[in-house]
Amino acid sequence: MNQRKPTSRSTGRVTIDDVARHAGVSAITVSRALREPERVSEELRARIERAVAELGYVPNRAARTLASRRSNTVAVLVPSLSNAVFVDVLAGIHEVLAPRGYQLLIGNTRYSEAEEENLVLAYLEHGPDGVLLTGHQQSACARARLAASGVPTVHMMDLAPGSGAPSVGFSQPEAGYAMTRYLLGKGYRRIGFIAAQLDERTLKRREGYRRALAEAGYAEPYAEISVPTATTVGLGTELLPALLAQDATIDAVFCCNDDLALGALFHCQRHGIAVPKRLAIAGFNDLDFAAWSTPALTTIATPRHAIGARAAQLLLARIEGAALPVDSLDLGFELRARESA
Amino acid sequence: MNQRKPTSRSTGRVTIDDVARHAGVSAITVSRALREPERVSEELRARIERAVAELGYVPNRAARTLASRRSNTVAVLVPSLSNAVFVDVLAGIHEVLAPRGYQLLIGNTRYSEAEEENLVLAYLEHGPDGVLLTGHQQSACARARLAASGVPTVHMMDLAPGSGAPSVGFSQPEAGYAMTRYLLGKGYRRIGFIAAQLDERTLKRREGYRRALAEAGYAEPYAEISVPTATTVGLGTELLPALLAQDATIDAVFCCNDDLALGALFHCQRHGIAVPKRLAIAGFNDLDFAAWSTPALTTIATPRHAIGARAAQLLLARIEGAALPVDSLDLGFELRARESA
DNA sequence: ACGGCGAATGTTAGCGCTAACATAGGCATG
DNA sequence: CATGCCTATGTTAGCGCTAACATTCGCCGT
Repeated sequence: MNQRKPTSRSTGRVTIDDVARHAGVSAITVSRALREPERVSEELRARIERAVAELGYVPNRAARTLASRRSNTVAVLVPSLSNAVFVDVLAGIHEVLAPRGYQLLIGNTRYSEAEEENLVLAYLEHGPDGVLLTGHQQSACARARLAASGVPTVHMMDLAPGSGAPSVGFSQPEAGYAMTRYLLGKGYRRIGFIAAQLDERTLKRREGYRRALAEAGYAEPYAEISVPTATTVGLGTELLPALLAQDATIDAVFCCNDDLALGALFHCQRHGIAVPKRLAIAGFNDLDFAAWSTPALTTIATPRHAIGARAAQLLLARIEGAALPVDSLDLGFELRARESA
Repeated sequence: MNQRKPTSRSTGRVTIDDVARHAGVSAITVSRALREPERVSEELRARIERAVAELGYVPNRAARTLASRRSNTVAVLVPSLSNAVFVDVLAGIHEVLAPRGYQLLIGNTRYSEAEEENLVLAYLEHGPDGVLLTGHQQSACARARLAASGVPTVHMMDLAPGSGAPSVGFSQPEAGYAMTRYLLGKGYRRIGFIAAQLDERTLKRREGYRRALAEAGYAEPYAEISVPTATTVGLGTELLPALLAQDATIDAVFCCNDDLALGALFHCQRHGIAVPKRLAIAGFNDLDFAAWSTPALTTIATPRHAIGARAAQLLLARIEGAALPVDSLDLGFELRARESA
């Protein structure tokens, strides 16, 4: 007889015991057949697989996680999904982690430290094997919890050498600096700056912009507009005229991202402002459309996909307990000189 | 003495028993203080909260799920995150489900039935309380598993009245039809169609386009280009010239989405094709940039956010066991007549 | 023929939490 | 003042699975 246990479980769901009984083996053999098939004889494996199929058995992840003390899960926190940048980062992460059997817990912090904290607390309940964070501005509480949990963590996008926090990204200030230097080198004399969202990355880019201008001998105030609202193309169409109203002499504008730049470009097209002749426009990120707009957008290409992939690899190494020397992995950026500047 | 159990658990992690011992109460009281604070006296609650804070206790979700047979989780499957449409849908879902304490399991099927099937299998292991799917083209296996699991399911984006599958969305063919009719009404005589990705929604829009042309007395072949590759702005800049090469007489082009339309617009700008004078361009979705391009894009506004929100509400109702009459919720669409057509 | 060894399978004992029932004590009721 | 009831808390028994430690059996060398 196949009956090993008196009856099936009270719950309606098919459990591993049901499968075991059906196949005439013990539960642990089913468990092994599912997770490490090579450890079970061919004959039993076939019988078990048939039983699984016949009963429509679906393993219970909660039970598995609880018993094995391993969730096979990695939590990823990004500030936005509307921003293509982070979607690319996620794709890179997925590419590395999915084949290794990790499931992603994707959390959208909406650029809010408080939401991020909530997500950290919530995801820590899953006992993730690792956590991937965007940037370095976590709340003290989130930081403390993460540290206390002992879960390996890697930060993405920005660098923070010497902080002890392993990170993969590129230098945001350097990128802002590089673009401003490029514009100066091109002969533009009055370079404006448009920023939205004002997250840490944007602020760092602005820092680079300011440093470049200061080094070039320009005195403050610079022609800047920074608003904390979310970035959209529409906002770009508003911010550029606002900047021009504030200072009609600017001959170039550095937008903290491509969406704003596209909005600015649309504004120019509509109002007959020649780009780059009368006004040069520079963006940031090199999104899909940047290469195709008319004129094509001069921008900074950021290694988003690679950041995700390398961060995931680093995390994997930490999960597997590697002793890790390197703490900040700089993936650099590339200035794409195109038509708009 | 506070010692109720001989020792703490073998694992390093702080458990509910540790908290209970620390606070001098039983584990179930801690459990209640955490989940239904009003059921615990103020004094104990305070003591327990202090213990939780002092020990840095983080509940174990796997154990909770296993014991309560409730995951408080909803799985959402979308075909893409690069497509702003689905990101908006997700936002709508989040808005409804987050306040109700549900955690989202976001899965990206990458427009692949096979990947979708994998995700369904994987997410079913979590014992989700509900599942939100995009479209109606699930694999037979995925469909069977979902049905067998008994988990409430709601489909988003398309309608499928009479299919028995509850869905929230709008009629894709009608939308394609409406835009084509509009263009015909505007006096355009030779209307082309550009499509990429060729997922079910795109194909249905094309269906509507064809029906409108057929009704208007046009005979096939129509001026169509459909490619299965992923939609990008760059692709739009390629497909439009390809279409024009195929048939130079077209005076309007209906792009199956706004990204393609933007690419088409960029192509026209670059090559001095007057829009809409020489060539009208219509898009689909009314993404952020559509209202701001120059000329502004005529397109179909789709209720993405509302679809997510309403689908989540419907799912909630089903999770709570409501007997549900309505099976297809049509949220409609709106044609935004702007400058490009 | 025998001990020993490795491969295949099984038994036991939880993982950390909560449902369900049990209990203790306070309070109003007639 | 006994009764019943309600509130606050506790006890017990799993949820479904797997780690760790048996056990069994065949096969090897000597």
